[in-house]
This record gives sequence, structure tokens and C-alpha cells, in this order.
Amino acid sequence: MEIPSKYDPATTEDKWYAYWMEHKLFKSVPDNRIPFTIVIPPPNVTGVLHMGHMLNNTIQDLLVRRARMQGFNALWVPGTDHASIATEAKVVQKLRKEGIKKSDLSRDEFLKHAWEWTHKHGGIILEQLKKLGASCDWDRTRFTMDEKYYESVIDSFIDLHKKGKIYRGERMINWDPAALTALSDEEVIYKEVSSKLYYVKYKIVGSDDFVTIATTRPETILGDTAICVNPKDERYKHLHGKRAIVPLVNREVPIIADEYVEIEFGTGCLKVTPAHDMNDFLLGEKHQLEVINMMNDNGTISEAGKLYIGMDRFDCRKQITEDLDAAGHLAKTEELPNKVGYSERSDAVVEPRLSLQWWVSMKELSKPALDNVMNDNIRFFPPKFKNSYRNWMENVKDWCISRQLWWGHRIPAWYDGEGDFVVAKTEAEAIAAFSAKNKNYTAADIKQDPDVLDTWFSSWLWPISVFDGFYTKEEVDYYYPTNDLVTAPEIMFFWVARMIIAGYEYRNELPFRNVYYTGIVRDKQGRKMSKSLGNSPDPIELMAKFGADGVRVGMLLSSPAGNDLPFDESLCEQGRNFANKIWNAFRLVKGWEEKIDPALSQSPASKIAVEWMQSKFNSVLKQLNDDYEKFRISEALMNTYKLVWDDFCAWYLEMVKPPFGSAMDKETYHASVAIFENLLKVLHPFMPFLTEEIWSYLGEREPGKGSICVASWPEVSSINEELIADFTTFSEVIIGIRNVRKENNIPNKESVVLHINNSGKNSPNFDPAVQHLGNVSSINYVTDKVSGSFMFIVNQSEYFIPFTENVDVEGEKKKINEEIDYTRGFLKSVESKLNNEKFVNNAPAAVLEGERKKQNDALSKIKMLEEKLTSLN
RNA sequence: GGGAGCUUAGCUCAGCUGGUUCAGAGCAUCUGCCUUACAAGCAGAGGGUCACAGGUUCGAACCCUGUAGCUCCCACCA
Repeated sequence: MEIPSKYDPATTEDKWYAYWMEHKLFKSVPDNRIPFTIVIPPPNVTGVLHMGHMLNNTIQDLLVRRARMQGFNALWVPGTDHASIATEAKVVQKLRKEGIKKSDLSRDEFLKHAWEWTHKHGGIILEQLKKLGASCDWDRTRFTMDEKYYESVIDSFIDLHKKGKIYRGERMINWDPAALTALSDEEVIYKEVSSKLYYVKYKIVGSDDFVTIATTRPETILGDTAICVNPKDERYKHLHGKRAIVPLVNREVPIIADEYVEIEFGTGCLKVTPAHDMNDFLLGEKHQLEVINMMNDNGTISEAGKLYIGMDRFDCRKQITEDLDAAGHLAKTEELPNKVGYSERSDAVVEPRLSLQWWVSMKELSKPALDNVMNDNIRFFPPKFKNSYRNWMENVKDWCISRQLWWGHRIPAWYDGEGDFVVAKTEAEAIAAFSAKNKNYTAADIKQDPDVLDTWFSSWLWPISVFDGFYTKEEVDYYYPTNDLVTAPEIMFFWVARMIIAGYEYRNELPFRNVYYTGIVRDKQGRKMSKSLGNSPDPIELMAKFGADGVRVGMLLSSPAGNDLPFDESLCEQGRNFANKIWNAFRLVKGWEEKIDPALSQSPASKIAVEWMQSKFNSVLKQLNDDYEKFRISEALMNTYKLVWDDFCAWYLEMVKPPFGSAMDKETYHASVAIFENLLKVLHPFMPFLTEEIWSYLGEREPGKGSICVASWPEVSSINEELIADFTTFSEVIIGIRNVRKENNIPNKESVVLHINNSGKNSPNFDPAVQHLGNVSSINYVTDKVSGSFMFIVNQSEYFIPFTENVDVEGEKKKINEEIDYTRGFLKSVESKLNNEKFVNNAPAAVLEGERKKQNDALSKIKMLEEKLTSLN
């Protein structure tokens, strides 16, 4: 079998993904194994893959692949989200380009367009995930508007309504005047803008005096129903109980006092517009103020405003300012840096508005969700996010779930013409429900609520409804609770918290055991990668350039949980280089197969190398398992990287590599293959394609079942710590020899003799390896100095390499003197500690012992060096 | 305004119970090498006032207090 000298990701990756699909290696059905489940955070159905998805899904794939190898019944459920408002906005935009206005379409016509759009763009992102190597069970792909899923959303609405946890109420909400829909608090983005603060004079009734208020929104004076001052404010005490006249509209309003008003801000005097400001609304309730809704849902002035009717709110602001000025009511204007809420989807300035909406009552529902995160039944990685979670959950507000949109799950409520309504699953049931109230209606008498539910009201059921958990028990009982959730901290409240709530409400159990929060992928300048900035590389192109494995490794190299990832292509380059390194190591090992001489027995150097490498592997494997347990993914990768590159390639392979043209013994060959296979296994979650390719070359594999995807994760076996320590000494000796060679221009090709004064620690077991790697012709153990030679010290043993020719003795002396000086300084600091009575009395025995050892070691080292110095003369 | 977190090498980060391998890793940089697996490589080297200032302790990157800077979350002050 011809092995290519270069690894070609493009063809390899497509080949193996097709193979995995063909053999259904990611398929999962309940069986008697322990399940390991991850549900994908469903991307927007019409979205395309961005770098955030890449990071997020690489981590999920890594976790699920490792679990699969560990013998769990591993399942990763893929799917997409209908993303109500986001998708509807895209469809509206697309129709507008075609000259079609949403308002000209019926609901059904619009939904037809929306479904067309969904079918056209839906699932592109899932195809892209396959390029990444995502090991999802694609047969289980779910969409939040699938029939059964849709039904579960409706049923949970009905259920919560029955339990009194969903209610309909008129409240202040964030209104998007462009999309004409209510928004949840989370869908409002506050931006810093420079606005103007207008000082407006109101005449006081029964006096010639004026009171001046400060406002950023002068147009809302049309809805003013009070003036408010702080009761403690001495300047305005005389105004309590008086009345003022709203300019232009000439309405008389009371002057009230409330602590809410800040004395320091503006004039310390506030105009109150209960219909158009959250706080004013609360003030209005408290003081029983009249509520004047002076704005239409599209942001124009309503009839109730009396003036400027039909004018847009921002035009009105301009006009009213001029008119106030003309009438002598505008005292002054100031610049004011201010925060203004914008709709996340339409970017329109959000209008606080009084509106009749559906709500979920959150306080009680949230309790188990809060407790079970705080007590670590559900673990957050990193745990710092528990703080913001608690903060939010303890102050949780009712959730506005109705949206004035068409794309989504339609609210199962029916209204008659008299302001009465029932909640029911179907029209027939609604009619029946009305009959129970002695209202004998036909379908013509009632109308279903036109609104749909907030998109998160469907995705909060995701871990349950992907298994049709509301209707069949078998699957959900097996796979639920899921194991790990990997998501962005931005949607902790939108989604994570609510899934936990739904989990306890409907399963009386947590939805997942661990939540891993990824960071944000940023560019080199620290900006978030986004389509609009155009600073995001195309993941598909990246994978074409560096290979999917290279990109996966690049993404994970520097992304501890919760940390932002400053992405740079050079990371992927490092990933690609790593893949190349592994490929070349493979070529070397595989090449030995035909060099095997059955008669050749294993050399002692190879024997010790194999033993050491096995121990080293196990010791790192133990560390890896611990890293995974703690979700220290980057650490796990780096430990794997060093194990493969440094321990295996740089040391092991060099130790067992036969000289050019020489034969290979079969023991070493087979041991090397076995070690390589174990390395491939721990590499596989990071680099699925490359490892499968090499795996297929390294042994006879049964089709399908022989895939590395289902190979078993190695068990930690015996670790010979002493051997590992001896190896460290060995490697330092080799480095010592290399240094002597380098500093004295002794070429590697020229063999040297090594004398060892073994007064300290040195393992003769490694001597053959020293000879092999250091090109040492012979090793002699001595009991004294060897004059006329270079010396270095490792672990208290002296190593001598006799001078060859033309050696710089003075230079050598100088180096030794420098080392003596350094060691004396070190000794001094150790002794100052040991001479400190308090230290000797207080420090634990082990520490004290350590310091004494340091002292002795330093003393003997100085002695050795001094002797060496005299021997040079 | 309320809350949380961060500051360690040029960059990205480890450093777990205050002491042992406490100043580390990878990348980048520099110096040699195209040495029969690999120049996408090999062999070496340099690089730090652990943000700053105090304190506790025999001993502090680590604990305490203060200062400065950065980040995030919540609230939304007209």
C-alpha cells in the first residue's frame, strides 16, 4: 500500500465522513449501556456556520466522541430552531425586495413564503457541520416547528395556563415599532448615544410661577399626567399639592412627591408619562394617575395625543421642541450621553408601551432551577457564571411570551367578541370550552389569538421534546437527563435557565449535568467576529485551507471555558502542522514494517524506550482524564500535543529508530504500533479524520466496527514513576552531551567516550539509549575525576567527555567558575533560611528536609566543580 | 447605581491546599543546522518588579486592605 508523503485533508475527510455515515457509527438507539447525551444548541434554521458555531460544535463533538470511545451509548442530537422573529424578519426583507409587503399578505400566504424560505435555506448549516466532522445522529435531526415538537409547545402552554402559571395581562412592555411586536427584556440592546436634555417650563396653576422639568423625550409631554418632585427637596416643598399646566396641550396635572425622583438630576423635577415609561408607569399606579396612551403601535402620535396626530415620534420631537421654544416654554437644551434601547432584530428604538400580552409567572417556577445550580447538581464551567445566574434568578421577572408575529407557534387561545377567552388545543375544544360557560358558539363566533410564542418558549423544551418526551416515554426516560450542554454565556438567561426550569417542571429533574460556557470568538483587534464587520473568516474556506482537524485544533488551543478566543489563522496553522507531524511519525513507523528482520532481537535501548513510553503514556492519560473531568479542554489538548510531539516523536522514535539501512526488530515494531494506536485514540476526539486515516493503515480493520470512532478509550494501567524519573535524568544527560558537542564543535557524527562518576543518581538501564542517542562509543564508570575532559553534572553524578583536540581550556574554566558562583549564591539563600530559627521551628518537616537536601546538593556540587577546576590545570 | 471577574514572558494562558518540579507551557523571537519520517522540521538560546502600594506570615504570584486599569452581567435616571 503506497502511503502518500503528504497528508491531504480534503479527500481524506470526505472519504471518512461518508464511511461513518455508511456504517451508521453515530446512530444511537436505547440499549443496556449507560447513555451519554448531548443536545445541540439548535442554530437558526436559515443561519450559516460562523466561527462561534465552529468553536461550540468542536467542543461538543470532542466530548461526544470521547464518550463513545469510553463505551457509553453516545448520542448527539442535532437540529435547528425556527427562530421566530429573526427568521420572520429575513422573510419580510426578502419579500420587500420582491415588492411584496407583509401587510398585503394573509397569514397563510405569508407562512407559505416562510416555509419556502425555510426549506430553501434550512439545514445548510447542518451540512456545514458535517465538514467539521460533527458526529451527530442525523436521523434524529429535529426542528422546533416539527409537528410533534409544535404540539408539545402548545401542550406545555395549555398545561402551564391550567396550573395558573401563564396569564394574560396588561403591562409595560418593550415594543418594537418597526416589527410591530412586543419584545422580551433580553431582546433589547441598550446603546450609548448622545441625546439632548430639554428643559421645559410648566406654568403653575394659580400663580405666575413656572416649574422647569428636564426630559430627553419632549414629545411625550402629550401624555403627561403629573409632575413629580422629591419630598425632601427643599426647593419644591411649596409646590406639593399644587397643579401645573402641560404646555401646548394645556392640560392641568397634579404635582406629586415621590422619593423616586433624584434631586441631583436635571432640575430635580420630573414629568410623569405613565403610558410611555416603565418607571412612570409604576409612579402612575402608586399615585393613581391617569394613563394617556399618546402613541400608536407604529410609533406615530395617536388621537389621544391631541396634537401632531399621525406624526412620527421623532418628527414630533423636532416639531414640538420648536413649538415649545416659540411659545416660550423651552428654557434650554443640554447634551446628555444617554442609553437608548434598540430592538435586537429590527434595530428600531424600542418604545415602552402598555400592552395586553401573555406572561409566564416565573418566581415559583424558578426556585428549583436556582437551587440546583447553586448546590452544583448542575455544574457550570467556569463556575463564576453561577453568580450572574443567581443574580438573575433571584430577581427574575415574569416572562412576556407573546409576539405579534406569524412565524412560530400560534397561541392556543380563542376570543369571542365580548372580551372573553378560553385556552384550548383546537378550535373544536375551544368551542366546547365556551359551551361550558354557556356560550353556544360556532367557529364563526370565535377567533384564535393571532400572536405566536416567543422562540425561547419552544426551545426551553429542547432536551425533552427532541425525544418526543411529552408523548412517548421510552426514549426520554433513557436519554434524559442529558450530560453536557455547550453554549454561549449570552444565552444563559434566554435559554439555559429556562431549560432548567422546564426540566424541573416537566421531568422533575435536571436537563443536563454540566454546562460548558464557551467564550466569544474575536478577531486580533479584540472585536467580536460578525458578518456586518466582515472580520470573520469563512469556516468552510478555513477548513479547505488547513483541514478540519487543523481548524479544530486551532480553535481549541487557546480557549479555556468562558474565555474569549482571540482567533488568528496562525492557530489553525499550528493545528495543521501538528497533523503533519503525526502523519510523518506514522510514515516512519509504518516504514519499519518491511524492514523487520525476524531474527533480530530487541536492543536494550529499544526495550527501555518502550517501557518508558508505555509508562509515560499512562501517566499523561491519567492527567488527560482528569482534564476532561474538569472540562479543561485546552489543557487536555496541550497535554496530548506534548505527549505526541515531545515524548513520542522527539524522544521515543529517536530512541528506537534503527540507523539508516539497518533492520528493525519485530518486538519494537509491534510495540511502536501499539503505542501509536493508543496515541491515535487520545488524539481522535481532537482530530477525527487524520486519526481514522492512520488507524486504517496501522492494522486490519473490520469494516465499520473497526473504525477508531468506536475503538475503546485506553484504560490507565501501571505507571512506573521511577522509570519516568530515570528517563528525565537520561534526557538531561543527552542534552548535556549535545551541549558539549555544540559548544566545542564536536559533530554529531563523531562518536565520543563518556565517563560517569556515579556518586549520585543515574540509571544504567538507560546507558544503551545514551549510547544510541548521544553517539557514545563506550561508557565507563569511574570513581574519580577524569582530567583533560569536559564535565557536566546531572543529579549529582559527574559526566566526563575527554577532550578531543584544540580545546579551549580557559573558556572551560570560565564556565565552571560561573557555575560555582551561581551555586554559591543559591547555597547562601538556602542557608539563610536554615539559619532562621523561626523557619526551622515552624516549617513542616518535609519542607525542612527539602531545604537540607538542597544545601547538601549545593555543597557537593561546589566541591565537584572545584575539583574539576583543579583537574583542568 | 447593583453584582461578578480579571491584571503572570512580545501574544494566548497554566500555576489546584501559602513551602517541594515556583516563576511555567504553547506560540512568536534569536542562533546554528536541508542530519534518509517531518524546514509544516531538528538542535539550542534569550525573555518576567507575577498591575501598583501597604499588611499578615519563618515564608506570598497565591491570604488581607487600599489604589489604578480592563472585562462581563443586571438595572435603565428622566
